[in-house]
Amino acid sequence: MTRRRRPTLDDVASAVGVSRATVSNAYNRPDQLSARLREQVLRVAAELGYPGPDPTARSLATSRTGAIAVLLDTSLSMAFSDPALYLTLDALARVIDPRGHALLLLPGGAHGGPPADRVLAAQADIAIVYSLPDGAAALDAVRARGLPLVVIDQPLLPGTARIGCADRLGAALAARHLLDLGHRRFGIFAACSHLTPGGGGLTVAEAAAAPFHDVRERLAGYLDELGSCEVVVEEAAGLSAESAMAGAFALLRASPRPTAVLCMSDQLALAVLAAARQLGIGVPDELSVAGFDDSPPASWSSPPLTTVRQDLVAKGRIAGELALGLLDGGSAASSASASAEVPVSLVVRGSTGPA
Amino acid sequence: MTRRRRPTLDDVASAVGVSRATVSNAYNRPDQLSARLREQVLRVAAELGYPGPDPTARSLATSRTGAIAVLLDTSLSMAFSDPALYLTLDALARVIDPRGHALLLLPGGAHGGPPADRVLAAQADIAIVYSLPDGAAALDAVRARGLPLVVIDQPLLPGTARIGCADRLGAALAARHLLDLGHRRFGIFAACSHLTPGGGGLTVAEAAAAPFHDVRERLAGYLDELGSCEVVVEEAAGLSAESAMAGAFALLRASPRPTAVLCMSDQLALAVLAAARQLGIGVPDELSVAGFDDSPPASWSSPPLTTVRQDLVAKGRIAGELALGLLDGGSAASSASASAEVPVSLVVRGSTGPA
DNA sequence: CAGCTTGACTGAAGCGCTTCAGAAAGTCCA
DNA sequence: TGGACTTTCTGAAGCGCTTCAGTCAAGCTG
Repeated sequence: MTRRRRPTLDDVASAVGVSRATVSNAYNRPDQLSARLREQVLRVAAELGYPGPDPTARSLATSRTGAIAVLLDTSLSMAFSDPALYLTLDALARVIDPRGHALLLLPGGAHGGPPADRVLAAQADIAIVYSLPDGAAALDAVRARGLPLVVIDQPLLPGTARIGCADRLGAALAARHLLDLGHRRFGIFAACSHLTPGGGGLTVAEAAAAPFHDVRERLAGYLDELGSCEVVVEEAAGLSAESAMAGAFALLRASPRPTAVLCMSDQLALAVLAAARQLGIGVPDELSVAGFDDSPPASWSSPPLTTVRQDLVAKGRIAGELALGLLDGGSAASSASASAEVPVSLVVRGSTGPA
Repeated sequence: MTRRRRPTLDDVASAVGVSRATVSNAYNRPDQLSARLREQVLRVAAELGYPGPDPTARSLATSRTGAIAVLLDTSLSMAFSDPALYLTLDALARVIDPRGHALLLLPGGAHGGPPADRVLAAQADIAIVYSLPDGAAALDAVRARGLPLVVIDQPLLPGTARIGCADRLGAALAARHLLDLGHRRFGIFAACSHLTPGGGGLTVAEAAAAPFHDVRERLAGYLDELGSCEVVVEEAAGLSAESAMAGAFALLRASPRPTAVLCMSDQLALAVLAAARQLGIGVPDELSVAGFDDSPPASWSSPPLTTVRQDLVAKGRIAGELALGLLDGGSAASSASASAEVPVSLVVRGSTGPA
């Protein structure tokens, strides 16, 4: 049997014997018709199996899709294995969901961020980008479409809203803490930033040229404090747990070995902890390790991680509010640029100690 | 300055001096016009700042949105803190992405699955549901819309495609393994299934009435094997790590304490491991623990987890292929039901030992 | 009762695009 | 040279809905 064509609003209208506008109003503006008629319309609709206005047609007519595109740097599993991301996104979703928006996920391809054509074809009212490398093609596509944009942890672009955290300050806090404990030989462990496809040791200059805003800022924060200390910078080769482990081993096998490692995320710090355990290096006796984010796993490790806390939930919430603001304000708000930052604080736990 | 109205396909057409259809063909059917004209069209489009066909309008005309709705049982952070989910979803995304589809995330509300109105308003060509409780409102909404449906780890509904795993067999393998090791006093640890809002101990009958297919199946698999052994069933109060810990403690404080705990997921098993460590119970000497899924963290714990392996990547991939099949086959395929299962196997690691 | 207001409903113009049946203009071969 | 194709492009009919300016009748006021 060929399934009969899905009923449309017109079908309901003629079945009830009213105009199409009336049926539309029954769904969207109950105050525009009498309660009695509205009930009748809804009843007939149910009998006909009409599931309500078609979302796509409605979007075309209203020029609102009800979706927020989330542009990710990486594949979903890479992205979501990082608690910092999903906590932020969850908080974001909680803000936009009551307003009828869903999240459309655009995972990244090989070159940082989703391909431009995916962005151009995405049905969304607004884009949210999370730590894409500078100059990602996806950003141009967003601009070309004239989509409002909220950036998280990225440089502020003209005409967009931004939420970040005080990366530099946070990094400086961690560095200062370790300096105060007497450390003078440091390792800095950075996430993969596509600079050195193989990962590995970096000069400070190379690291400072990373295409990721947060990497640059955190690095600057560390270096601001460390002044004349001995510093080696290591970059993970990839985003996987394996790459992190490999980088951690490289860092711990350097000679002379750093007495303290500053990590740009908790994930990396946990990898250093695991590597240290495997190498029989005592933490915090022989090695101090500090993370960044204060994601939940940071407090579960042994020893629990000293880390820079940023309020990820607030970050997601604010991102959501900025997005809704841009949507409501329309072009008015979108021509202004807004930038906000969540505060950071140092959380001292067991992974750091005197040199 | 008020930003000039975004250019449309018509604007490009009249700027070039061709018909609207020609411009459309320039984007969608390059073989329908001469290369020279096509280039000219594209050039003028670029000059005008035309970003290509509007996704919504295109969707209305083609009745394809290019999005796949993923209906989740819970909030994003709950959902994505489970590696089993994001690994599956990532594999799914890798299949559908090359075909131009993105994922639209519909997080769950309080009553299992997203609210019906979100589903009715979602712009998607097909729905994929992941372990929703039976009878979730979202499922009715999917049906009302006539959306094709792929279910993962759920009972097969008429007219849909399904991918699951051999839950029952896998559970039986784990139970048999522990029986063979001489265990006779068992705990079974189930995820929260909204049955007992407070979590806690369950009778076997209560547990068997869980609204989640996988819970029922795994339970049946355990019980099939355990026959006349002593069995206590504990259900976590919620989906958070804290709830899991609380349930684990309850299980380990029972007296007499089970000598072996069968967990319905690795997450739960890891919680039991952590609780055991805190209580000073040696694993595997005093307690054996088995998980389910073989997600990556299972091999990272100490001791590493004995667990039932299912190929999550294959599951996601197959789900994606089923979805694409339904989309291509249209009503033909969607009137048939297809069900597939990924195989399971027992992975014995260090968390289980003789009674 | 004329004049005004209010509530209930409708007509029709879009929203921006795809697509299909042609028309116009070549091209090819006998 | 003429019929049969091809290639290239166009006109117009949708896709299913929202929305705005009305129309019409009923109710109210003085």
